Amino acid sequence: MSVTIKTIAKDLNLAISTVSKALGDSHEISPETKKRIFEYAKRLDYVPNAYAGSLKKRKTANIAIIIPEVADSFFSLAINGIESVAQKKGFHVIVYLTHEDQLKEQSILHQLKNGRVDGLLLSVSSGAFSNDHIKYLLNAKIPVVFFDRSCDDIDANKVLTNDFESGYLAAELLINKKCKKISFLSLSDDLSIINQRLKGYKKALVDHKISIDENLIIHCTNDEISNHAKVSKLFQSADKPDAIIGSVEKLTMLIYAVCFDLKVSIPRDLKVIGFSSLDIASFLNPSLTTITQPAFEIGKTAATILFQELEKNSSEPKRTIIIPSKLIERGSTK
Amino acid sequence: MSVTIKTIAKDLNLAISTVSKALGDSHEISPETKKRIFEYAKRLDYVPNAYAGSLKKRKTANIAIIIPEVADSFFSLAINGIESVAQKKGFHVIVYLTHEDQLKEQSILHQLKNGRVDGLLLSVSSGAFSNDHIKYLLNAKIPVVFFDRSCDDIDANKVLTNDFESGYLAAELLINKKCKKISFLSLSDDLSIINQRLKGYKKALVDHKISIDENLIIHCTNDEISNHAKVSKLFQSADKPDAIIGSVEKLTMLIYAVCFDLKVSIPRDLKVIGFSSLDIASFLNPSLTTITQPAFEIGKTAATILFQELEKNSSEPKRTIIIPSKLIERGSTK
DNA sequence: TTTATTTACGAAAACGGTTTCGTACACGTA
DNA sequence: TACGTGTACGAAACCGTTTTCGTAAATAAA
Repeated sequence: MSVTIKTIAKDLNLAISTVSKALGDSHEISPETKKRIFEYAKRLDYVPNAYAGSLKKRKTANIAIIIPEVADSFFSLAINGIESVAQKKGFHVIVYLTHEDQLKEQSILHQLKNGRVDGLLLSVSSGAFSNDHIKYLLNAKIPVVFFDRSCDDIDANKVLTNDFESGYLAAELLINKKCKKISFLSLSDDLSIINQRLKGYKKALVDHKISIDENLIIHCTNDEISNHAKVSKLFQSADKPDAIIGSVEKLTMLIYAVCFDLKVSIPRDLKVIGFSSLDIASFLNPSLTTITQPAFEIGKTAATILFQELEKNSSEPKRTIIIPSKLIERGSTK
Repeated sequence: MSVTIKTIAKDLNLAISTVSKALGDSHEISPETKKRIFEYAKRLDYVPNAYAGSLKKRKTANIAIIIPEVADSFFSLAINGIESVAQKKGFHVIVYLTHEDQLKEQSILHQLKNGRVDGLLLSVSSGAFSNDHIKYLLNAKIPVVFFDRSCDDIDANKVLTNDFESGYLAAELLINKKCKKISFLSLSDDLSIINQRLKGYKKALVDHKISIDENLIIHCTNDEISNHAKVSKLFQSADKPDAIIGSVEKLTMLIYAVCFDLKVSIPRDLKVIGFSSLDIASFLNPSLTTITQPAFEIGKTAATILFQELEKNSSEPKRTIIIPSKLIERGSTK
């Protein structure tokens, strides 16, 4: 079969423990013996079994990323950031997609309880369930770092962006463009980032003496067809907005799709701002004004914090790091 | 610490083996004992250690995806397809990014030799190295399924798309639009998919009695800045093309970027076709004519084949499955 | 009634490592 | 000479499972 530490021990007439120690560069083993072992191991191309040691050491060198979806510029860039750190540290990244399904999220987290990974990076899915499954993992002493989408009521490390402020700035830009009826496409009322963005939006309206019209706040779900219907209906209603904010990338693209179908002209009839990290936003028709999240950096920072926690097991106070987004004005709000 | 099979055995006054068998629903254990064990395990919320069993069983329930990058619609959709199958099968997906770096790819594959994963899905990176590191894994009896980017000289399961034909159709469409100087942006000469696409392109030119101008075939690399320079230079040269094919998504977006910078008007001055699975191709300015690969389905199929190989260890003859791409005509070739 | 067979469980080895502990030997020291 | 000390290695326990094998009791077959 495959070459193990036992193969080496037998072939070199040494004890298993000697080989193990030598490969771990222990001082207990003489330089000459070490050399013999290293060279022989190299000759046989010995690679230690990935998980044998993990039993005793309780380390797998695996971390998990749990995200709603991957076909979204924010998350794919965040994965890039995370992976860049993990690769340096020699860690392996297991990716889980929840597809915004809390039950799936629960079941995934449940499986991670017993040693599959050393820690995890979590961007929670939308949906109105409880957070027990997350607290449960924290109880099991598995380090969790939230990124982008977190749970307010859980004390853990978090890497977020300035959602409230971004919502505010987005609305304010539209207000400055003389828009009077600014719609907001929300994904889920239970997601703190969406709520923060929404609160920022509302605050901007209030500050500028524009009354908040709940009919302009559209509560989308994970059902694309029904979202499309809702937005179409809005655009055809008497309450037709003159501007709209997409709180996540998918919804922003939905706006473009509906405008295309209904021949609504952006930005003439409707100004659009989207939360998105799409690098090709400027090639869209029209180019899209975005709140661009620092996706790569959020991922990178979250991973860095996770590794810090993995290295020093002293449980330090939890941190929340905010990395600001940028408002980039383009054609859709001109 | 965490609850193990041993905890249960001790608490219920049973042997460890009895508990293990019961949890595995073995016929050796009486229904009553099983019930006791199941209920107690449930009460303690027992989750088996992920890797303890893997030692003996030589199964980890992990598979690896090795891809050049994730911020590309093809790969992120392929991940979706793979993940959808893996989740059903109860498998966990470790994602590795090579960033088109063969050395990285080699090092990743090397680590996978000893039991970290049960099998892998591979889309090779570009670069002119050897394939020894892949053969090496196959020798170690680790199932490998290539998807999208494969190695011609390795006998393994492959899930590909009709690259040659797609290259042909792309070029032919441009020829039919009366284009005379059709450029082709190649990523790497060592990548079979790119070569196939390029061959299809050349065949179409030959069939339509257009001479092949090697100056119009631009060999890009992984260096974005130098790619940008090369394409800019092409557009400003005397050899300026009237049409161009981007052989991968990133290069297609590069075309848009350069056109924007140089104020080249698409499709008036230059018609563009890109290989891409971007679902927002129709929202680009102008909307992009694409060769759309069935990314999700390729991923899904590749995963399905991998699991088939994992289930029946009989080594059946290797298959190559071709799932055709679609040419979708949009504004950039009008 | 005796002998095979089945049932239901336990003991122990094994998977591939790490780690603790024991010990033989060569030293330096009192 | 007797004693501690350090060096270099081996034996064995252990991590949490699975699996093989052994066996006592119950049941079926002769």
